[in-house]
Amino acid sequence: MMVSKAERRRGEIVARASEMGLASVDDLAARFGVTASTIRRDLAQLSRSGQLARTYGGAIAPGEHVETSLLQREHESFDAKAAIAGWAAEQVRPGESILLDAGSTVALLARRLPALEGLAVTTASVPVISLLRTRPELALTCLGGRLRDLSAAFVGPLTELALERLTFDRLFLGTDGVGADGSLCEAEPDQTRLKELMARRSRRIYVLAHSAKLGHAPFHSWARIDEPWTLVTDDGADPEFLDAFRRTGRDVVIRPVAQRAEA
Amino acid sequence: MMVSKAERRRGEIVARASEMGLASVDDLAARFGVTASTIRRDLAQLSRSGQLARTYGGAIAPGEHVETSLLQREHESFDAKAAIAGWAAEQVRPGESILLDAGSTVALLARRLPALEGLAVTTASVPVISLLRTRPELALTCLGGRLRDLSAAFVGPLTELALERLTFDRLFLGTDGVGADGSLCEAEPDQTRLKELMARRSRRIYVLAHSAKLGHAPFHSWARIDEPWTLVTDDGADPEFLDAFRRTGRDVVIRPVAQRAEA
DNA sequence: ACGTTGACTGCGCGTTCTGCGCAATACATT
DNA sequence: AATGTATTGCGCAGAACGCGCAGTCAACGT
Repeated sequence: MMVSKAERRRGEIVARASEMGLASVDDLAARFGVTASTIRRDLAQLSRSGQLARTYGGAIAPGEHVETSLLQREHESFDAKAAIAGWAAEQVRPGESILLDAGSTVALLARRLPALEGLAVTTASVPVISLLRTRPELALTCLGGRLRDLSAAFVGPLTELALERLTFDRLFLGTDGVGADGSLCEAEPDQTRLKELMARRSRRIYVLAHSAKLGHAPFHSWARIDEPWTLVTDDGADPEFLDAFRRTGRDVVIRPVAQRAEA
Repeated sequence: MMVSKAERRRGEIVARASEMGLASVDDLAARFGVTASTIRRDLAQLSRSGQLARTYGGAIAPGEHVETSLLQREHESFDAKAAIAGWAAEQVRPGESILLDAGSTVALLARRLPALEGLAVTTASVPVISLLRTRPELALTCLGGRLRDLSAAFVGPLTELALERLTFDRLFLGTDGVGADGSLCEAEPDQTRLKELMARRSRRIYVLAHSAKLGHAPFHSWARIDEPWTLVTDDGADPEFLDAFRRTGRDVVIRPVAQRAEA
């Protein structure tokens, strides 16, 4: 397996940038004996693959969550998600034990989680762990499991095994789609199974889903949660959907979106 | 104490940038109803105070301090650790299932792990998870547990619960100190218990400890591993210690340190 | 009440950096 | 040796940048 000169250079650029935190285009150009154009092309490629973040005149090592959020284009409906996450964060009380599912909206909730006395947080989401690991005031627990890289969360028998040893005051679920009948759409059966199990172990259940997810079914696995749960969404929600959904007897919380995002 | 409009805006910029990872100048300008110049000035100030990192056309959240401190720890005796980790990485074969402990040397091994067919990696270390989560060719499993923030790894009953459901071809342990009698020094009993359990679930066991750790006892909890294991260290190891250690019947692998260690 | 002061903002300027197309070159394969 | 692909250097138009200047706003002291 041959590595081209360019690949080796890119590797060294990454190493250099992560080591000293910053690398300038001109420095790198001089160091490797190539023109700035070549370095810029390298930086563009490395930035596309998330290994580096581009700056004006150079590059820096990205923060942990930058890679994911930058790469996955999860800025979509950011305002709606932030509004929903904000409301969810307000529900948590000191001393509680809460369970955080995977997903970008729930990750936002994790970030906005207030510093409460004796709060215990459990999750199977890697981004949530990265986000909360530096918060000394809360007790962080990870359900283990096999990594499902698409959702950056752990699933499988090990996850369920851990879950069966715990219960929670509040559960915050993410989802890929909500049906008008109150079912949750997921990419794989593993996830639906896990969500149902999580629900059984929790006293209060919230599903965080911005309005674009309501009535949306991108996949074909469905979780049915018979325990009462509250849908938290934004004010862009379709009234017809909400009518139908409310007839299932479940609560709905609607948060106004702060600003208009798109032009 | 009145906060000026500008200060509030800068605060929101920081919140926005850290939450979505990235914020563009034009977006921010439109959102706050000011010109790009003003946003640029804000960004310049926030970047000067270290709250933000400037990019071309916007700003991103800065790299985590935790990351740097971890890197600094990795820089101590870096060459020795790298040599040890390099040898350890060569031991792994395709199709194997390996278990990685916490610690900076083992994290280095994770970084250097070759791309092998069908490799399964299990760990309870957060840095290792962060390092390996983007490697699609390997199956990553996390033992859950309660986060022990000092070592950035999971410990406790949940960890042991998961461990009891798994076995491994190779186990790579880190440690805070190695006794001449072959015991391992750790900060807390939780960790010694976990290491002993890991050892019982693994066919081949390696302890990665650079020479400064040999005969060193910074704490007062000791793990006793009766299964045969191999000590991997560097050529700065004290001959007397090695003689005594070898008399316990255990193997030793000594790696030459590539470069002069410290100036 | 009024003028002063300081902070903040918008605008225009020249400069720097960037992205892209094109042609030349280096490298690997046949 | 020939061929095809990847990589590179260069030039140019456009975007983003920092900076200085002038106008605006609010707070403060006299």
